[in-house]
Amino acid sequence: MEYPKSQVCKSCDNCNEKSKAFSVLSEDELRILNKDRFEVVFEPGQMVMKQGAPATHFVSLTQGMAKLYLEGFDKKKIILEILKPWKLFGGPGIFTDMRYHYSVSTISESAACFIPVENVKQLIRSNPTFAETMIVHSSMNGSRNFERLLSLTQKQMPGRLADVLLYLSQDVHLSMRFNLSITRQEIGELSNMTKESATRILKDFENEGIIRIDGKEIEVLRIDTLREISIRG
Amino acid sequence: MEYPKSQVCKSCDNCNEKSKAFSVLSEDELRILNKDRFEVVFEPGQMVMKQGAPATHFVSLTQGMAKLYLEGFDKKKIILEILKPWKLFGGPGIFTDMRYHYSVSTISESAACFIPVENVKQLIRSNPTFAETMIVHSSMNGSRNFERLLSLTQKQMPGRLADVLLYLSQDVHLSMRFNLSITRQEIGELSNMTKESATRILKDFENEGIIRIDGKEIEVLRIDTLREISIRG
DNA sequence: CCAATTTATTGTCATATGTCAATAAATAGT
DNA sequence: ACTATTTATTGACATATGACAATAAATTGG
Repeated sequence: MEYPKSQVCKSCDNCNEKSKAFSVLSEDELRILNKDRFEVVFEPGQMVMKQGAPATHFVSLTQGMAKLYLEGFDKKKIILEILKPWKLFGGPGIFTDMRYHYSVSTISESAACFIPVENVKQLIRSNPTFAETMIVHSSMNGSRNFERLLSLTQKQMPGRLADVLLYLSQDVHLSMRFNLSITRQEIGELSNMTKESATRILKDFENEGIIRIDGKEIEVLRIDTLREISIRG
Repeated sequence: MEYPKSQVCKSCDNCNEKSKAFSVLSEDELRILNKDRFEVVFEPGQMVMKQGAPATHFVSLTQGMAKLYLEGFDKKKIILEILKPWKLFGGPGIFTDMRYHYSVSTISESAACFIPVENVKQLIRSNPTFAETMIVHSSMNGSRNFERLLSLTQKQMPGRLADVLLYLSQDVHLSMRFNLSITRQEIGELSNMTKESATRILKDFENEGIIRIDGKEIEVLRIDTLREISIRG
C-alpha cells in the first residue's frame, strides 16, 4: 500500500471543519484530537476496518467512498451504510468490548484518517458538550438501524429495493440521476436479497418506467412510485 | 388506572441502587434526578411508552415485566427486548427528534418510574462520567441490535427460534426451566415469524428432545443443540 | 361453574425467494 | 487488442414460510 504524499492531509483543520462532531471543540481540544492522527490511502476494495478486530481508532473517511457492513453467517453480508467523506465511524464496540462490530471496505480509491480512541475518550470526559454530541451521533445510528430492521424483516423484495434506491438517490448521491458505484451483489447486500433477485427487480422497475438504467447510470424517474412501493412493503 | 399507595416508591434510593447507570452520581446529582420522578402502576397489557409519541421521560421499570417492540407495517411488531426491573429505557429519540422510536407495554402487572429527560440531560452536561455511562448504555444497545439484525435476516426459522429460546433462558429468566410469560404470538414477534410457525417449530424442538414443554413451562434440555441450531442458522 | 373470548394446534395450500446453471456482458491485466 | 476474470442477466426449479381455515385448549369474566 502506498502513501502518496500529495494525498496525505496537510492539516486536520479541513477534516475538523467538515465533521460537525468536532465543531464543538476548542483550539486546545482540537490539538488533543489531532495529536496522533494519521491518514491512510486505500485502493478500491481494501479493508479499512475489520469486524472483530481490536477497536483502537475512530476513523473519518476523508476521500472516496466505502461500505460499512456486518459480516454474518456463511460469508453473507449486510451493508448498513455507504460512506462518504467526513463520515466518522468506529462503532459501538469502542465503548463496550473494544472490538469493531462491523467491517468497512472501500468502494473507490479512498483516504481515511485514524484517530486513537483514547484521545476521543479524553475529550468526552472533559467536554460534556462533545460527549452529548457523541450520544446524539450514536442515537441517530440507533434510529436508523431500527428503520433498517423493519425494512429488512417486514418488507418484500420490491419494498426493500425501493428503500435502497431512495437511500442511494437521496442520502448518498443527492441526485435523481447517479452513477451506480456498487455492484448488483452489493445492492443485494443492502436490501438483503440475492444478486439475481436484485437484477430481476431492478429490471421490473425499469420496465414499469420507475427508473432508467443505462450501463452504470441509474435515473429515478418516478420517485413517488418508489415511495409508494416502499410503504406498501 | 389505580395508583395503590403500597406499590408506589417510597424513595428513589432503591431504584438508584439497582440501576447501575446511576451509580456514578453524587448525592446532589441524585437529588436532581429524583426531583420530578414519579411512579405509575400498570396492569398487564398496558402501554408504558408509545412509538411516535413525544419523548418526555426516561423510564425505569421497577416491577413486573414488559416488552419493548417496534411497530412496523400492517400492525406487525418486532419485539426487541423483554424488560425486567431496573431496566432503563427511552430510546434514541430522546437525543434526536424527541419522539419515542419504540413502544413498551407490560406483560404482567408492573410499575415504572418516569424521569423527565431534561433532568437526565442536565446531568449529562454536568457529569462527564455519567455522560460516558450513557454512551456505553447506548453502545450496548447498538451491538445487540446488530446481532438481532443478523439473526432475523440471515437465519431460518429454527435458528431464529433457537436464538429466542437462548435469550429467554439466559438473559431473561436466568434458568434452564422457566415459566413462559409470553404467548406464541409474542414468540413469533421476537423471532420474526408467524405464531403458527412458532408453534410448529417449538413442537419440533420438543419432539427432538431439545426442550420440554409443559403447559406454560419450558425447560431447555439440550442447550448445546440449541446453540448449534443457532449457529447453523 | 359456565359462557365468552383468547390462545394454541394442526393441516392444506399459495407464493416469495433462494439455488443452480447457462450465457452474456463488462472489466481488468498483460 | 486479447484473454482471463468478474459481473450481470435469464430461466428452471426447489423450498421455506406465510395465509387461511378448522378445531382444540386455555383463560377470563361474570
